[in-house]
Amino acid sequence: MSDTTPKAPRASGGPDRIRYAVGECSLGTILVAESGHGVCAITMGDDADELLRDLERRFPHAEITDGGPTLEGLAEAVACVEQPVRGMDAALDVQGTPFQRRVWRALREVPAGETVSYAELARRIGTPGAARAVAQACAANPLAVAIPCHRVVRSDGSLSGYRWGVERKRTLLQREGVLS
DNA sequence: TATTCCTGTCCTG
DNA sequence: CAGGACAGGAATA
Repeated sequence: MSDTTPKAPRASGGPDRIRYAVGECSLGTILVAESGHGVCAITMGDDADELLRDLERRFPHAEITDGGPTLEGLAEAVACVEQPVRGMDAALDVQGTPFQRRVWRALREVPAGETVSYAELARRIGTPGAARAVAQACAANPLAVAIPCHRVVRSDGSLSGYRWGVERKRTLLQREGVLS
């Protein structure tokens, strides 16, 4: 472990074995990965190959295999995409810096149908003025729908960006009744 | 309204 | 260890 991971942000102490499953949902292809302690990644994209490559990039030193109990998490994640009001019940294995965890924890407190600005979220976690840092933490969110980073918008109401595409962000918010 | 500066955290060389 | 990049925001003209 002496070598630095080429493109592995915050992978210290990462899980050794990861199982994943790929499925289709109304937003495109979805991938759910699970470690020994819970779901560790939910990503969305256009094709399975892209998602798998993203997963390997995120956990370079993990032994990644497909199939297994991940199928349950996959079904739940898909249901969560189709009806965001329901939320994830599965155990989550969240990895990140203390600051990122604070952001993501506060994000899970945001109910469906509501949005928060980056500034207000920063204020909630006790670091007012760190709106930009909050945005960066949201961008690093590995659990697409379980941690509702799509409910964070600008102070003026614009959608800003989304790691998996602004269009998906807009669609999710529309389903929650936030947008027309 | 458009421009400019400031901010906190993380990644890269 | 230092510099740069950002899914923002507030101040300024």
